[in-house]
Amino acid sequence: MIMGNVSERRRQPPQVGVSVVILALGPAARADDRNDQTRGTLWMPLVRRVRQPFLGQWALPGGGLRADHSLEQSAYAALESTTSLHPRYLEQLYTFGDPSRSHGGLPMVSIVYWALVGGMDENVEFADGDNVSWFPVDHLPELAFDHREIVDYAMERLRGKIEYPDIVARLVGDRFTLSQLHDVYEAIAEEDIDLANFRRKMLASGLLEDTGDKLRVGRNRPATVYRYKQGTAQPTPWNVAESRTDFAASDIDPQDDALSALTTA
Amino acid sequence: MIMGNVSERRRQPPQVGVSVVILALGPAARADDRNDQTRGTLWMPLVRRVRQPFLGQWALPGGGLRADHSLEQSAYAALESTTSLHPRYLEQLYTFGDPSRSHGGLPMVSIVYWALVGGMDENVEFADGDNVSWFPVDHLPELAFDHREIVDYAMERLRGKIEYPDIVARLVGDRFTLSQLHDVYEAIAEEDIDLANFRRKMLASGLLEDTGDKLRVGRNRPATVYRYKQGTAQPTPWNVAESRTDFAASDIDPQDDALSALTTA
DNA sequence: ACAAAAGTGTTAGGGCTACACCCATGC
DNA sequence: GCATGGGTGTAGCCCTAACACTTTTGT
Repeated sequence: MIMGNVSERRRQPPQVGVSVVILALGPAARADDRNDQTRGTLWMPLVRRVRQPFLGQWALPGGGLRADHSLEQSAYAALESTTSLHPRYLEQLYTFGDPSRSHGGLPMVSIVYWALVGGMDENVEFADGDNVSWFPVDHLPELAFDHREIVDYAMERLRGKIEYPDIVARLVGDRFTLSQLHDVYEAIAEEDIDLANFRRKMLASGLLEDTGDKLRVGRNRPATVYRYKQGTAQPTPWNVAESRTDFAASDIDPQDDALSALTTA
Repeated sequence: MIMGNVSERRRQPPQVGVSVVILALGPAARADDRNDQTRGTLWMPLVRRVRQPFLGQWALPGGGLRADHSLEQSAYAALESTTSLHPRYLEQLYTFGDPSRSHGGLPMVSIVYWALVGGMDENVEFADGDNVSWFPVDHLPELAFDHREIVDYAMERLRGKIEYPDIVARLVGDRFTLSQLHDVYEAIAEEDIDLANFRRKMLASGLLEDTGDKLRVGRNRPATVYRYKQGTAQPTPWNVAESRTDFAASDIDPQDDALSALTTA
């Protein structure tokens, strides 16, 4: 721990950390929410702070940055420490470093990542752990530091990226009906999307593949189950982090990538 | 959030720095380029390294990060140290932090910014300073570290953002003809754009304003001079994230903008 | 038969592209 | 007049929104 008075602290090189905004598609908001729509919503896990400042408040999962780890690896480690789910997508979001955000603590630079994990259709429990709890993104508690702004920014980015099909592919399961996919889009966009047109657009994109299976949800007509075609994920500059074909970590050393080994599980 | 094990050497926190990719619209590439097109190109300044590693090679302008400065302020300082031009746009690009990129030096995290400065139509000289020189982006020398990939990434992002009109507004001068604006778009996109359609699209966007003036370039029909309407610059997600504290806010509000006051010189 | 969700057809409009065409100016 | 760049018109294409419609299932 670095000690010293305030002016000494200000001259210190800033501490560097990684935080992660983790998103998963889940059921519609809780029962105590009088909103009766059936549309699914996005959920995210938060951790309760166990020290000052902001002791007891909820915050984004995060951790320190080890000099011998890539940024992605550090982000992955932070993710793993809060949830057992494996990320389908991991991308650098933004780096925050204003002096004001440390609120009297040490000056801090946070490299924020953005992760998508599998959701409800795999009946994975959103297990609330020791100091971890899941919240619907539209009903978050008060957050520590400037984490609220960070979350808002992450959601903006997600909506901006909805057009990239591989992003959505990470939120849904491997196999899904068009209605389910449609629900995901609506959950992200937070607006109604014509199902008929959506269906055509998706099928016309040539990215989907009929699995041959059918899925009957209620007592209604069964829906055909699709999957994304292999190799669909185009390496946009963004999914760099995952695709490994891109420059972020890639060009430098695609070989020793612990992440990809872990995520293929 | 920071929990490094200080005793272990490899776990020491990395050094944090800021680098800047500075772009300006300039004349077509040099005479020794047998490419005879008249289309303007983008230029950027590089600094020659005066210490190891990569001593003598060209590198992106950069500097350390002071704990009492915002990231933008640090980027701005790095920019100022290499060129007297003032940025019309400054945006965070990406943060690089892989252990391998230091090439034997200290572990280094670089927060890279992206700056656009005014160009040729203001007959600003691309003054080559002591250890500073301007290069066309498509004819860069060998760069130190992984800076080449950083530049490539910056160019990708620029092309991806060409649709945001305020980005282009920062590259052209305050006043311009549609042909000049068209040239900028072609320089960025590196492909031909139908001038007739471009004109209509621009005018239809409602972002341009007729200044009433005309400009005659050769002996031809004079072209009407436009400017971007005030308040056109929509807060992209990026400078939103920034706008809370720092001078980047001035980027958004052209009114009390110290920068624009300086650039009109 | 009926309800509910899956899935199809159809039409109108907007935007974009390609390219033909007119306008103003200096020589 | 004629060359040159400024500026306009227009027809076709494709994509999309809107919404009516048919199909398949369980009850």
